[in-house]
Amino acid sequence: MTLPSHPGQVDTLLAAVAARMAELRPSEQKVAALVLDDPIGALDHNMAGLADAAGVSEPTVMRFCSAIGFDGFRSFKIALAQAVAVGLPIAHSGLDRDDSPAQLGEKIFNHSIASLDRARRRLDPAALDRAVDLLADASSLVFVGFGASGIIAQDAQQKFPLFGVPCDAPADFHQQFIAVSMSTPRTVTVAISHTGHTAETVRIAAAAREAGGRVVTITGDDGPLSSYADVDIRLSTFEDTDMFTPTVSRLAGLVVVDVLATAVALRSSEAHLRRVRAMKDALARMRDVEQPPGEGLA
Amino acid sequence: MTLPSHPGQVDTLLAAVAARMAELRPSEQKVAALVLDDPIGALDHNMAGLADAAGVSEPTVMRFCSAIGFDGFRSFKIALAQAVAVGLPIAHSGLDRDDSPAQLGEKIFNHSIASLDRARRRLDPAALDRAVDLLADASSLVFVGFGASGIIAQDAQQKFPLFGVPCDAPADFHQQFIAVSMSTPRTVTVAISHTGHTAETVRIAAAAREAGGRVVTITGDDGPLSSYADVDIRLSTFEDTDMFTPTVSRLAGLVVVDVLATAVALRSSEAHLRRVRAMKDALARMRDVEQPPGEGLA
DNA sequence: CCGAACGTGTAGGAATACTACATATCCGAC
DNA sequence: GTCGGATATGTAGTATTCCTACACGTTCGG
Repeated sequence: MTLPSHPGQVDTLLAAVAARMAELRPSEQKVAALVLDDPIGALDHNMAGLADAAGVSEPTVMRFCSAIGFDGFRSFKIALAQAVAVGLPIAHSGLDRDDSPAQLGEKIFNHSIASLDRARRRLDPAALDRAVDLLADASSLVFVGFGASGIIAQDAQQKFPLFGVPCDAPADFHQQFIAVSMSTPRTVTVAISHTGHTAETVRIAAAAREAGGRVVTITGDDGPLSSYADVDIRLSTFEDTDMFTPTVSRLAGLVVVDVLATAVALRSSEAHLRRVRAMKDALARMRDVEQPPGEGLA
Repeated sequence: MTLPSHPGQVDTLLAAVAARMAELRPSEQKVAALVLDDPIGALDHNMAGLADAAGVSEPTVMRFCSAIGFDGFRSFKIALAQAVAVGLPIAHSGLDRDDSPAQLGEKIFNHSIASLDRARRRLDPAALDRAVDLLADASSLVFVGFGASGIIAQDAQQKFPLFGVPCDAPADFHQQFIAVSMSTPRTVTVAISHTGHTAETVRIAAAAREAGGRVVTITGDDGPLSSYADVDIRLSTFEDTDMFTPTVSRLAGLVVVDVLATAVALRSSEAHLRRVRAMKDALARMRDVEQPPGEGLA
């Protein structure tokens, strides 16, 4: 992962600022408060303007930048620009009951993007590597998950042609149990649980191991599920701070499945890839109302 | 939508640069090429450095910035910083057969984020408004879609408690037809198709209208589906340039469903929201292996 | 081959970021 | 209570970076 990363940048810039708020000098805190309160507005200011808006002097702004780990105002400003570009997580701008749908859209999109951004930064390349090794060598795959994680499993199953081996995602707990209990050493079960605690998912992973299969887990937090994993892919998204905050973890999960499927596909034979391509073309023709040559029926 | 937007910024900055490439002067093109080739590296340079790297003089860099619509090097640089922060769409950095899984992860995450970013910018607030009005007034909901769009429908159904009314998402075409054919004027069918051409989805939308129900469509492109819509939510993501490029449209679709569900939920009664909250708490306790008080069973 | 228009670099000036230093303020100790 | 030290903050000056006016090619039509 080669994103520009700055010293002291815990995760997002604003989180870093908030975290160091306490150890800042009073005047620097004024600057920090201003930045946290209106990061986008802060972008419009140069050093003098920001100093003025915060009611402090320019060197104080400078010291603020150093304090949170940048080597100058310039680099701080581009980091700030990047932070607001990916979007402010809802933690920084809560949902409000009288937000318009458009405002909600803005906030939720921002939150989703920020969440994916976080997952991207925290993703462990080595785990990804090992997972792909396992999957590419598998003779069959089983994806399991409940709730939002079940959606990810469903999605993975749709990518079956890319994986190139039989690929199942039973929704029913019993059928999941049956499927993983028939595991061979080359059966890989991908168990997905955002919490890492979901009881049923844990039991499925345990059963898969017991039957001699391999297990890849996709989790958001430490939990019992990880202990059954040959490879644990950890997705660090945001906490569900309030009940309205949508479950953004599934987005990162879906992207990880994309990555796994694509990586495995790129390892398969040219012949296989040709068949996939032919299938995709045929599917597009079959699906659409408007056929390229004739008239559509709509 | 209040994102910082700059003149001439077609969509992403790099797209704008590429688009204007032709009308640039030769020396300016050298700068453009450098920026397109290694945007992240370009960020490390100041004006002099970039001029040097491109083998031109500083004013040329300056003129380049003006030519693509910025009022100076500074504002160009923060725009560039933002462009690379959301991630470079795969169009700018194709998938390669010998990319490592980690590299693929980086690229696919970038592509997904860039895609959501694009959807965010292009989203029509008015359409969102009208869709929420319809949904909030509905007595029952039906979500339909096939393939990746089917995943979105499944996901929407999971948000049933937020919508507060019966909420169905049949996977089977016939059952979809049955469901929408029973539409009343307060039944809202949400028909999802990335292409906007999917024959079955179009027929379902038509049947819903015919039965007197309302129809919200979520589409990526112009197509017959939109013509059956009371409200059409248009999601502008990226084309599927090559067969490996994962279908990123579903991500934007999922987020839109989040927005709709959240917006509708925020309009419902306090009593209803209390019940949802209680349900969520109970679900969390039920689901997890490790109960807060006692010992877990894992 | 001449002249004009365009493209490009040179050099100097304005704005902005950064730093050394001095003053004010706060706190503990005597 | 006041004195000393340390810390916090602003003032003023310096260096860097960006921007602009101008002049020198270079190319093309006549």
